[in-house]
Amino acid sequence: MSDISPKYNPNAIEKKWYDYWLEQNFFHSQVDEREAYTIVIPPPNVTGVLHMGHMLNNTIQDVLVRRARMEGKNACWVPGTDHASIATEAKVVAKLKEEGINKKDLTREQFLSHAWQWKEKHGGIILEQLKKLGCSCDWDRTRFTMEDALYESVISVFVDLYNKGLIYRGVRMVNWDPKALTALSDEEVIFKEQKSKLYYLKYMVYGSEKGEYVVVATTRPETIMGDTAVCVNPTDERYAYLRQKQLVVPIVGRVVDVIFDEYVDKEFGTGALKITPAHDINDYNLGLKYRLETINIFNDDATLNEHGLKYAGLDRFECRKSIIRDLTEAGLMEKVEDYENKIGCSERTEAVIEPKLSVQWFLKMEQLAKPALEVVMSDEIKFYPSKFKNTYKHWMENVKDWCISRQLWWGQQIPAYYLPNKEVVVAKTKQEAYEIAKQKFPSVVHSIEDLKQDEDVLDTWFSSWLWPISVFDGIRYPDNEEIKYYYPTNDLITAPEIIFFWVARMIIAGLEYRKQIPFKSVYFTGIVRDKLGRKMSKSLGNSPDPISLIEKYGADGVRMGMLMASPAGNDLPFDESYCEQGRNFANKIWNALRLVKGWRVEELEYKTHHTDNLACTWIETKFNVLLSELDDDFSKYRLSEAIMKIYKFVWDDFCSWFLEAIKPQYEMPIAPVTYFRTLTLFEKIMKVLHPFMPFLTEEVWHLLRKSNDEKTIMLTKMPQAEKETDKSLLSEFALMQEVIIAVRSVRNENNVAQKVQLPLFIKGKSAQDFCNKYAELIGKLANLTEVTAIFTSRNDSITKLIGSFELFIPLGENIDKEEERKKVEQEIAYLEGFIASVEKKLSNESFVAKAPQAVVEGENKKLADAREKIMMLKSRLS
RNA sequence: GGGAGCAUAGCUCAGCUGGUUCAGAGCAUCUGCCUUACAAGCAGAGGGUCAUAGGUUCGAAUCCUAUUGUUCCCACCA
Repeated sequence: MSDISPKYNPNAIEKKWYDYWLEQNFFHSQVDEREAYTIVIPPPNVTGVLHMGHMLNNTIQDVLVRRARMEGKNACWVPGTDHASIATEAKVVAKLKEEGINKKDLTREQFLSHAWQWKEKHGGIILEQLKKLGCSCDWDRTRFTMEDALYESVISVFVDLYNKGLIYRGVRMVNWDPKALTALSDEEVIFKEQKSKLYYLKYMVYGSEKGEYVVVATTRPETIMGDTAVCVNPTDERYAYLRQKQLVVPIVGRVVDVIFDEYVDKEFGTGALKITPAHDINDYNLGLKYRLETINIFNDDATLNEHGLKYAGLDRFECRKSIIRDLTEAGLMEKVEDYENKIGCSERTEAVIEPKLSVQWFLKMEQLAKPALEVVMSDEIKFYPSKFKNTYKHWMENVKDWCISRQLWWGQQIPAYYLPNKEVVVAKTKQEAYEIAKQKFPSVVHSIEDLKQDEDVLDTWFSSWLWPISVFDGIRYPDNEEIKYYYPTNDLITAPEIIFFWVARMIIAGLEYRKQIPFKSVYFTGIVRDKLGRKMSKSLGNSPDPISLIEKYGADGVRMGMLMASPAGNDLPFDESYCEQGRNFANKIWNALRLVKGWRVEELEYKTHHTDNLACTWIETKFNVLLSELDDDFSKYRLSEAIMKIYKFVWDDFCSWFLEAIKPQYEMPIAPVTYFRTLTLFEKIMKVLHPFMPFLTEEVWHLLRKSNDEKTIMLTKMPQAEKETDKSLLSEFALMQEVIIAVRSVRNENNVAQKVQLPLFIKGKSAQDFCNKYAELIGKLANLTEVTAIFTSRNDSITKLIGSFELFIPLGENIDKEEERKKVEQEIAYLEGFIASVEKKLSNESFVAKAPQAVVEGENKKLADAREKIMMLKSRLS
């Protein structure tokens, strides 16, 4: 025992075992005859670092994978990273800028080579961090969304969908990120509440001699350069006079028509709306309807272009300031109001989105979405918690076409080739495209050089949506053994934020390319928040560094801490004290090991066999109950409940009751049979705990028995619950515990030290049997000289009522009789109140008539019990 | 503007198809204890009109309605 430290030191132990697991290749999975259990990791950004959300998410995955593995399944957890097109490109651009290199001065090839260098340098840090957390991923299978096989898969899917007529190219109003200089999908736009102003501008009536004007409210006065109409509601009397009239756009001087459309809300602003078809989606639609001219006033970086008149070259926000000044000076600004509205911002760069007309590639979603909605609504794919079905349904039913092109270089380049005659050919390779082009346009295409590939790349999610298939190469080789074996995967663990980005689209892709769902269950984790309820984020700087947490509390401690506080779908209000609790738990187990390993095992003639057997049988029964509860919790993905149950079992049942019950007296040995049963149970506990705390349990498991010929706990069999439990033993034991607690409590209340031995007398119907069985154990755990059944009350004692027993603890002169009397009287008063309420219930005729028999009987029993207790107490008083 | 969820002890949450698991758990708090596994500990104890108001019912934390507060999702009101 002396060679085991009293404090558990996780750091060295965790490294030792992780290296061992890797070296032994325990995480590796390959196709065999067992049932497969598969999880694909939500691939983190290749250049990202681990944050608290990853910790939670990956801990959950590891728990599920490790448990499945121990249940005898062929568990396969596929790790990998995502190329994260826009985020990574932004980082590379920033880094090049620091070095004085401008992206514009590089060729595509040069830029990509920088990007790959960056990836090689920073990529995969996050995977190394996952190893510190203990994740049992099959590292041999590590994938990257830009590696050749996956790149090819993406391209072939694009070509296929194009050929099916589901991908088209079109001019649309898209969300333009002027910082990243690319289009974004609707999902990548985040709306932020912002305090802004509503400007009321005067539009003079053209040719009016009286100086009539119309006031138009706008939040974006700088867009007047693109105004090509003013719109009012046709039923609006105020503006009826404008029919056949035209208005003059202030400053710009352009004369524009007035159009009349129901779209305009009469109540809002002045009821007159300026129409800028190039820079607002609604205006664009009105523009189409009324065939208005579309004037684009912005460059790609949202500075004003040649249509910006004297403001050309200014940034849009600078321009706004100038134009407000000029309007005010010209007397064309009627008033300015404070206004709150929501502004779309880029998820990645946070730049304010500019609606922009451009040519983009789109995927038609409506037809693809239908079956994907169906499998979730019918619970073929189960969502935990199920409330996310609603969210999913709503999105799927209103799904819009997906803008899949991005004006970036880091990503899969769109396999579309333009011919000199502006025709486009889509094919997997340039060569193939050339062949097709030659066929279709023999007069136009003379050499392969005549083909020019689209400059754009595909949205990152256009590769992530294939992830569960492409990691097994199921796109390129749909009939390969691995995809057939590992797909569909079992559980997907992810954040609700990406339900549309990723979850929905994977389901679509799965059904389209495998005719099968990609996973059976989706577990949505919550958001990790700080104490103040704020989301943990880099920009707020409120996120602890996960690796230092691991160093401080051990990976096991951190894992425990995160799981205890986070039911599926609930946010996790993170606090380091959770990790502390986890660490303390690890230490508790460690010390239980020290205790057990310190015992001398020897067969001796001594009287504790009966008690030992009782305690062992009890804890084994309790453990069996725990096992079936865990099965239930896991089937519902209630991991925090499961870990809490193990925690309580270990701390209270195993350590506080069981080990104390069988602990030999000082310097005394323990019987071999008891020792054996203890070690066996201890091992089983380590097994059920292993998925949660892999390192500690491996270490303890190895130390428990020297002659263990198995190599690792992680490949042992998970203990199975037996169907039968001896319920009467459990309730009897619980009664015994109450007796012990009562004695301890009497000590506490009367300041009698634990060391002082006391006698205990028990009066009651079956007191004699009870004492025969439990006297020794009670004596040991409550430090008593004797535990004896009696038939007449004693008046030299403190008394307690436990179940149908009356306990007498003689404290000699220590008894404060007045105090005792008061307590008894209080209890009588309480019981009398209780009896009154039950009697009232029972005298209610409709209760007796309508309530089920069992409930009425229960009430009657309560009444009888309470009356009996009062009798006892009253006899005490006298 | 539309929709969904939540509201139970100081904190984080259980509480399934209304009734013996019915008011619970962990943490925190308080009171004793450095007792030879563990002070990262041991023993004991105190905390709640189950958001508010109605309703259904013999009976409501649980079902219904409204209100308030709160979180999230969706949506093109300038």
